[in-house]
Amino acid sequence: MTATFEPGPLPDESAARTMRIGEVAELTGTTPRTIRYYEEIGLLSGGTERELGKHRCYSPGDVDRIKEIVRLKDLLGLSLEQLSQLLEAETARAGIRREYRETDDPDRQRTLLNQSRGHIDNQLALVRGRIAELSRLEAELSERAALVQEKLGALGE
Amino acid sequence: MTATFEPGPLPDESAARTMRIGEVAELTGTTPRTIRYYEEIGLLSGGTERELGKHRCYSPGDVDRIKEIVRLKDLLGLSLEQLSQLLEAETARAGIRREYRETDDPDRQRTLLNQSRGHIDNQLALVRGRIAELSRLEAELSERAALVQEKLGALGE
DNA sequence: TGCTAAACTGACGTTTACGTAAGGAATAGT
DNA sequence: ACTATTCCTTACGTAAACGTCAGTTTAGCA
Repeated sequence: MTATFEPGPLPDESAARTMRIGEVAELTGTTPRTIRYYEEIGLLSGGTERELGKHRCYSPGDVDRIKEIVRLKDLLGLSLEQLSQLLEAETARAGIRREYRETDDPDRQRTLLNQSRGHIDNQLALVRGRIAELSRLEAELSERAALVQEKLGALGE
Repeated sequence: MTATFEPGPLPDESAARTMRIGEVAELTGTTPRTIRYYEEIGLLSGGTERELGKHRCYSPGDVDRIKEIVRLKDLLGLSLEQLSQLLEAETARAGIRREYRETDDPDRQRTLLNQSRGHIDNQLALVRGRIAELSRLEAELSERAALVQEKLGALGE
């Protein structure tokens, strides 16, 4: 199972070693069922087009995407529907990157990059908002801890 | 908001105006059903002892507790079971506070205060851990944003 | 005391996010 | 070509966290 990167003619990141669902599940800490489910509800593109009944195959990029999904889900506690909203962003990214590489039109490139930035900014806003809320909570807890500590000091003299 | 340790019999805070479930639900942004459910699974004490069939009644402190539950649930994305673990802490606090006010034994007081601090520290650890994870995520997103921005700069110039 | 709004207790329904089992193909190794 | 995995689809099952009746009962008030 050597993951030898063949020195292909293209320095293309998409020289994707192709994996099957079981491997992807392990790499992402999920299960095949979960991955199929995510595809079912439109969170995953279903990989490349695939004739019904044939095995799904995934790229390392897909693995990253799934990892990101799990991470955002866990950290932000979003529902998968909210996530697919937010990741309409990421969903577009694969396509955007491909098109970005394949176009020479600077205007088009600019447009694509701006989209990308917008998506990232969305995520950033969410994450920062959450951090802010948690920081407020932390401050309150700290204060309470300090109060208790103070009383302990007064007691213990 | 937090009914802090007030050793003295202050008139207002201990004058626990008693509310019924509907009012509490509105104040906490929940529903009566939710409150009953929380009681059902042991997250809420069920208020004071109550003869079956009679109306539940709540104190402002109960309102605070429910608010805290909702907040922790939303911010940390914990299950109610995990919450009741964590809030075994808070659950104890009411009793602890009462006993704290009613005892004169400094040793006992110290013990109670230490318990309180332990509970708060538990919550703090959780919150801080979550903040750390989110901060890592924020850093990664920022970096990505910067990369895109850089490319935009190279293009636009 | 009588009335009405709000609460009470079951008990079944619902959504989300998968788990699990069944029966049949596809793919890799020999 | 044969075989053992791994995967496929379909479909029903499940746990958590409530929502939603339905049929009573309680509590505040006129």
